[in-house]
Amino acid sequence: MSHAGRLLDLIQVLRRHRHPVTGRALAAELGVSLRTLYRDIGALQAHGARIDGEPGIGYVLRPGFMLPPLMFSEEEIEALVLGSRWVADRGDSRLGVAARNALAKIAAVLPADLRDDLDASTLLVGPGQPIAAGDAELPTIRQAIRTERKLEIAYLDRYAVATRRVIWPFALAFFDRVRVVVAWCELRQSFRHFRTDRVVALAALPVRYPRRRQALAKEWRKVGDIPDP
Amino acid sequence: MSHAGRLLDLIQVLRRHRHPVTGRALAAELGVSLRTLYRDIGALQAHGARIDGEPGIGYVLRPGFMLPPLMFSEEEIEALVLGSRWVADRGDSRLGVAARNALAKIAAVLPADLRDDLDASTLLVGPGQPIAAGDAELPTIRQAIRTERKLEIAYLDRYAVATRRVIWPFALAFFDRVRVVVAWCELRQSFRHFRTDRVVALAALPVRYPRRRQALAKEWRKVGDIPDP
DNA sequence: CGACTACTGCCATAATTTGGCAGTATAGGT
DNA sequence: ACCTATACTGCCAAATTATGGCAGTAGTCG
Repeated sequence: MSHAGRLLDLIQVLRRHRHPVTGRALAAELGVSLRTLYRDIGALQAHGARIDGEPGIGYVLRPGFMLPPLMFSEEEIEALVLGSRWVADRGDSRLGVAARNALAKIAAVLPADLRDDLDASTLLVGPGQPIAAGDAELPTIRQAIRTERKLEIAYLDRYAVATRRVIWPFALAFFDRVRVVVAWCELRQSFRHFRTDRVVALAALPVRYPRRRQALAKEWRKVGDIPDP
Repeated sequence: MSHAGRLLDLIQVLRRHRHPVTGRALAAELGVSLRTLYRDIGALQAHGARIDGEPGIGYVLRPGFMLPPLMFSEEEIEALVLGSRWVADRGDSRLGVAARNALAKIAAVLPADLRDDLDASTLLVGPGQPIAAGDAELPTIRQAIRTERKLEIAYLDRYAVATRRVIWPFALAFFDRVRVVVAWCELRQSFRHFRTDRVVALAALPVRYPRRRQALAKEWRKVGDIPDP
């Protein structure tokens, strides 16, 4: 059995077993070594498969691995398509790909007649002003937000004055022309907004910031207007 | 990209393209040679994937093939949420409700941890300029587009000159401040764009227009720039 | 504590994949 | 009838890569 198809087989094997299966059993069933099995499990997880592995127990395919059939009204489909088109047009490119992928996955579980509505949707997003750069950093920033990690950035303010600071990013806002990171700034000890196209360098620190993202967001909404950095 | 995951990627790429894709395009997207792509397609087919390949045309994934992983990634969920937020903010109110409902339905089938991502998503849509009115007519217009019905409208052009005409609406564009119906105008016998806030009255006629919506849209894209009504 | 199991790093070896080329077949357009 | 675009196959040398074994860590269960 070649490596290629083995992953697909592994999924099927996991599906068959409702109860935890040990890695050793899986390895035997697939005819590979235990070491290789661990690698395969890792590969699947990296591709979005939701597999639980517990020491002393074994592996189980978590429920929710597959999308059940979904039903939407025509209007809801149009809303999803329009939203995804906007993201594809105005978000950064990674997010745009994600939007298209999400739509494709939804299409895969839609009844045939609704699937046609997806293509047929004639709601268009008007052409936007070109978006200021900063595309490369955005995935890193989003990742930092998701994992509540500190970011160290080199930043140019509106007068082109350079500063270097550590921030706690917790939100990302998409305006018509610019994108802005909302974060707590350790340098200024307050909430600040950073235009991503003025971030000239950034590094994700392996340090989690000490407060919950949601708490920061909530407090930020209360504070109101924020001075520029 | 290693061979292993590439097959899973290939499935997702195929899912994304609903129309035939050439092998060359797929190979480019995956970053492998054409020769290798043919081998990969073969490997997938050997594992039960139903992929149609026609000489001179390209490949299409036949629907009904639910090979995993078919679950949203965090990024895809963020994209869906961001898109829906934009629709809720900039679309008309009916569409906004539809966007929220669609999201709720998606949330209902998500495993618990992913559902949290949905609520916690911290991608924000910047506040937009207030959108010119015309909210009340939009659902009617969308309905007419979906069912390919003629519309009779009373319209004010940019010099406030009133006209009354019958149009064949087939698309709706959302710009930053205005919304525009794209239609064939029986009065002018050509494609026109109508700002919805300048439509002062409209009535859906019980008559289907004689051409397919998709055909109109295709031709319209070819024509290029359209004069205002 | 001990048994069992998930997981990771390292490394030499072996296997597999890869890409290029040359050639065939089929569909659609002119 | 011809041309282009595409799907598809065989072959082969080169090299990427997967593999398995071992050693070690960490978590769960009893």
